[in-house]
Amino acid sequence: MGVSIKDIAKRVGFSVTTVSRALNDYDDVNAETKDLIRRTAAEMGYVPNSLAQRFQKKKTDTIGLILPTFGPRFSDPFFSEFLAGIGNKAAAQGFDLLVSTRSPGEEELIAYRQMVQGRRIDGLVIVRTRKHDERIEYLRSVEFPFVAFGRMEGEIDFPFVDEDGKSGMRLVADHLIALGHRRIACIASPPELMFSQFRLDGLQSRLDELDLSLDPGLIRVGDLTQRSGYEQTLDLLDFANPPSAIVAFNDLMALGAMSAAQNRGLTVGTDVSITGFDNIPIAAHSHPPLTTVDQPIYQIGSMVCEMLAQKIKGETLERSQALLQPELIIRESSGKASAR
Amino acid sequence: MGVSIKDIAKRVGFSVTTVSRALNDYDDVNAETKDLIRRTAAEMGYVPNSLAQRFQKKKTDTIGLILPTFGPRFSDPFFSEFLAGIGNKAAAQGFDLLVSTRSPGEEELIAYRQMVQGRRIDGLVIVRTRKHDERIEYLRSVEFPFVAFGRMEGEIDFPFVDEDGKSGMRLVADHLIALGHRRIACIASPPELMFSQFRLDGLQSRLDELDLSLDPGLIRVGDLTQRSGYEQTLDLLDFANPPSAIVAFNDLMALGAMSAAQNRGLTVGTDVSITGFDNIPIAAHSHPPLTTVDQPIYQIGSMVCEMLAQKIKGETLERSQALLQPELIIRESSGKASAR
DNA sequence: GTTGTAATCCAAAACGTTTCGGGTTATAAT
DNA sequence: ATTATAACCCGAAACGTTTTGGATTACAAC
Repeated sequence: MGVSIKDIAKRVGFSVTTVSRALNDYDDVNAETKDLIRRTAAEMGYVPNSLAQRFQKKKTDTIGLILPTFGPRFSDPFFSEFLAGIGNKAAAQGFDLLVSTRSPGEEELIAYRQMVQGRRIDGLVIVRTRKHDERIEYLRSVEFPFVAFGRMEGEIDFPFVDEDGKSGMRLVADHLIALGHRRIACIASPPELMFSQFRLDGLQSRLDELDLSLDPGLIRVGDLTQRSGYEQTLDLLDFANPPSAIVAFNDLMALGAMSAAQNRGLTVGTDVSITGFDNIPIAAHSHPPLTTVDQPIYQIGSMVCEMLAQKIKGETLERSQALLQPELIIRESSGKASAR
Repeated sequence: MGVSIKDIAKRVGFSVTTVSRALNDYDDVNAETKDLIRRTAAEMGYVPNSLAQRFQKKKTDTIGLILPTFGPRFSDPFFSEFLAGIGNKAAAQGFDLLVSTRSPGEEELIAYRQMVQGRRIDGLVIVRTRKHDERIEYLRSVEFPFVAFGRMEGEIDFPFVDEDGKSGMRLVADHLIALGHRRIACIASPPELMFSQFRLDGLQSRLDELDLSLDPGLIRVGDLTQRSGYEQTLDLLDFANPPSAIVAFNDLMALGAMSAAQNRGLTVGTDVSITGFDNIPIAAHSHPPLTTVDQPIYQIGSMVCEMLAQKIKGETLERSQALLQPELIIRESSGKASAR
């Protein structure tokens, strides 16, 4: 059915070798011949069979991405933006993007193994590094190229892009303190995620420095969904002595927190201040607009993909570990502490 | 590096043919031999080279999905949930998922062609059918298997899953009218999208039936983002005689509309009613919770993928066109019309 | 002793491409 | 007239798997 190189060879009267070399722009082919072959190929509607090419070259020109999902109703704007960043860069670099969705655990590692050992991809993107990250252990053990969004602590050395969550949270702490807040709660993210550590550390260290240590009772843990932000906030507001500010570890939870506060009749930004982290597009158009730490997710996806492409091509990375400095976006969800 | 079938053959002293047939569970291989071969394969850590397999079988066991993105900051919870639905089902059926992101237009069709003609995939998922849909025309012209999320009008026949947007909007209309609303505005979606047509038709037809025809000046068009919902709503509220209810064609725009109304000092649900469409998870936890039409996006993704898998395997679809009936989720963003 | 049949096995081809290791011819240099 | 060089071309192998079309053996039935 499809036109093959052999068909072209027959038509133009040259060998398949020459046709192949012409199409791949080798310089040991006469210019006229090259022209003829290319024209003929175009005429005949030739498209290389990538299956055959990949098999021959032992390269898939494909990178993999396995999104960690919690539960079936997975709906995180964070990931769709990250995906777009990777996807567009991958396309620009001539790579396909193979995507899988798995919840962390046994199954997840199987998916990694399938992709890697089945030689389906040339490299992998890892998102949301974890404290004890089997994925990274595995990939390192088989020496498979990968780049992570997120760091790990300690000596383990691998290429990554990350944002400095500690600094980010210190900015948040400073901001809230400057507004007069003293009783500050936080809705943290699951502690096994590396970024949770950094963000918590940032918040705590800054408060400690100012002798305002974080009340352990005011540290809640959510699962990064809006729902959990909502529920944790209701809990926090039920305290006899509720916090005047709530620091959520991502925007989705912050949005949930705002709804909860509003449903309790509070005005966000005056009665209670709420901050997020990520600066997803929705944050700018919430009511009130959300004070948050910007994380250039699209750009990070793009960087990760570019680094991975370089690794795959065997180029040495000029900079294999990028730590971006965060920026605090002050909007209206945070305001002066009220004397309630 | 990798263990091949040839290595196993050498080790066990059988031919590659027999090894291949043993591993593929053919019944013309002695049970003991089969056992031996399989044990040896496992011992040696054999994993079939999928590149070679695919090349040989002329099948990729991969389905493609090209997400239409508008602009780089693409962040739509709708798509991440749809992706999860497809991804999980694909994995269950043994298919890989190849994802690309392109904005509609010239480039987009090139991406389709690359996937199809480069034989990178066995089938395609199409999202958000359009009035004049080149993608579908192309795929039909080359007889490539695909299943769409969304219908088209007229005689064109292809497999799809869709929700009955017309009925959905009629439910919304009924609901608002029952609440006493007479001056109803809408923030529609781009008219080239098929679902825009159905939804607008539903709204208009129901209002017409009740002699409450939709004022053309109250029909705005957004681009499905929160931002556009926000902006269109500000415009609408500036009218001398503003609407008492605003029907947004998706949840994201509805959320933007709520922010706009709130920033104008209005209470959503009493001063002005706002409805959405999709029922993305965020909608349940917004403030106030959003009245919307439920669309089981995850399940639709799953169905689409399953149908496509059947098509690829050459099975005949028992039902190749599914039109789901919508359900109205009444929450607090809609309430009695006030006499402002 | 022939024939039939079932149970095992295998050599070789095939898939479409790239690449290796040349070969041939024409022209320039000696 | 020989040799060197450059320009152009090609046959055949290779990649790892599946499949085609038998081959061989053992045993039962006649």
